[in-house]
Amino acid sequence: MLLDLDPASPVPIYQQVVDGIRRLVAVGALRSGDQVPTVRDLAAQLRVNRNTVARAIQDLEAQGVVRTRVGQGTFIAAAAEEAAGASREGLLGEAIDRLITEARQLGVALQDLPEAVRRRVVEHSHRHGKGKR
Amino acid sequence: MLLDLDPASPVPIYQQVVDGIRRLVAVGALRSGDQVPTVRDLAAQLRVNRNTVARAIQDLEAQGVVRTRVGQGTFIAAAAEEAAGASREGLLGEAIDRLITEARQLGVALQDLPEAVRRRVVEHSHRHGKGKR
Amino acid sequence: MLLDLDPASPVPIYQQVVDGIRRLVAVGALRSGDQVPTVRDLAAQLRVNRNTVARAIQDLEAQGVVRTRVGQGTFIAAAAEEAAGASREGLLGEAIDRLITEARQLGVALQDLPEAVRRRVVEHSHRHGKGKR
Amino acid sequence: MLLDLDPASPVPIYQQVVDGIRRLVAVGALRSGDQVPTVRDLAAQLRVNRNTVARAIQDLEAQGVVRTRVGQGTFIAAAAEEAAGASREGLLGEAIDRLITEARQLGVALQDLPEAVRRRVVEHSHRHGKGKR
DNA sequence: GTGGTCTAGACCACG
DNA sequence: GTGGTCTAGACCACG
Repeated sequence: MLLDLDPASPVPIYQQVVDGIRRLVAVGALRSGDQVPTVRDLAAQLRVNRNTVARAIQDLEAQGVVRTRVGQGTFIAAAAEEAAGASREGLLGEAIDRLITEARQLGVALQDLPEAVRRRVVEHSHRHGKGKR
Repeated sequence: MLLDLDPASPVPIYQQVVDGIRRLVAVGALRSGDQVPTVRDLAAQLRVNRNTVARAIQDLEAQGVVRTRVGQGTFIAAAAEEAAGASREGLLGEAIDRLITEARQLGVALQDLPEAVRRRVVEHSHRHGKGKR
Repeated sequence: MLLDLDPASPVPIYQQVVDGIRRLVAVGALRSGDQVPTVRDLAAQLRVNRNTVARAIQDLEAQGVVRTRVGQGTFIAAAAEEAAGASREGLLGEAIDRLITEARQLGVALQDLPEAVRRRVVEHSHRHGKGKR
Repeated sequence: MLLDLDPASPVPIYQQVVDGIRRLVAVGALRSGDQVPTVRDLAAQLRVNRNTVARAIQDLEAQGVVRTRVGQGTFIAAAAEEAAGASREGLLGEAIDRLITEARQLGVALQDLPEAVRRRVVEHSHRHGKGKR
């Protein structure tokens, strides 16, 4: 489970865990039927409170991303990708929507957004290495 | 005061007020020296408790965005734009950065982002009205 | 009336006026029997609200520093210096007491205070000009 | 927590709490990583409302003196000493500066200050107990 | 159990 | 009339 958590973030830990697992599903690192570590183990790995992990798993179950079978453990659900929009496109779409909302509130014309993003991406590339990053 | 609050949001109301006023400064709707509506008026307009508004104003003062003179009222500070970190470009840039971070974590190639944003903007336009929105 | 007021100070304006006048008395710039400008005039000179000046004068009267004679105006009281400890020594003593209180709260040994003050005075002299300032 | 509050002071209670904790950091009584008593405990000890203590802690967080993790408690921040502006010398220096300013305004020669302080300290000692106090 | 938010309402300080 | 403080009390989010 490669989840890097940031305790300093305003996003609550359990939410970071939820987001992280959804992302792993979206990216294909976790697939239908894969077993998710037990709450106990996951808590130990991530060095967070068990309640926190339990809450995250609960949320993921409510979203249909995982399925718990009593006595057997927790598994990535059959339709995990579609469920909860956990596809790469779904998550990216949500992120873009957040940007659009902010732009609207700032009174920025939406048709200018793609160009603004393009410029920013270029800046990032220059700052962090080669152009293709 | 065009501040619309979302009581259902996880973002606390006083924080929404803080963000909203900083945004108004960023957009140029509020300028150095302008008086901010009184706490009582704002509270009435927004239909929230006076204390909640007072808290927001105090935060803005601590951040250097406003300057309050007891008995007189609250005014946009001289150096508000900088203090607000708030040029429109700055806030938009931060929002774009959050998108870029998400894209990275999803393993989406950055050069594909502008196009993805363009498509999403078009969808929004169709959903909410005319193409130019 | 050479009173410089600082609207940005946490000390309320009326208190700054009170302090300023007491200081003028202590320094001998105002003496028993001198007339104090009317509230109206003083407010105009200092560019502050009349209520503010009125409150300051009221306080000074309560402290025995000034004496208002109806229909004639306000005057520095006969025993203004002694009254309200408005002597130079009195005001300086109060200021020293505030320093002593702070030192106590910081757990600084009081016998070390005079030396600490001496060093700081030297620094100030060097910073602001000749040694005698 | 050795914080004594003065309810009669013009300084608001929450501010007294802020000052008190910063002082404890400055004095070294609280160090990086130390847990600050819980809001509820502090409120009980100081016999003030929980909200009042909460406000103080939030101010300290905004100032970077403490770091609070909801559900876990509040801790002295890593860089607390600097953030507190707070080295013992710093706070004492500011207090001395205030005395110097007052002396200047009263036209007292600065080189006479240390001796004036020495005399006052002696008086205090006699008034409150033994000479060494 | 921890801190955070919000309300209602009282009272105060300042101008 | 303006903002600031404080309390009591309810409810919530997090771990």
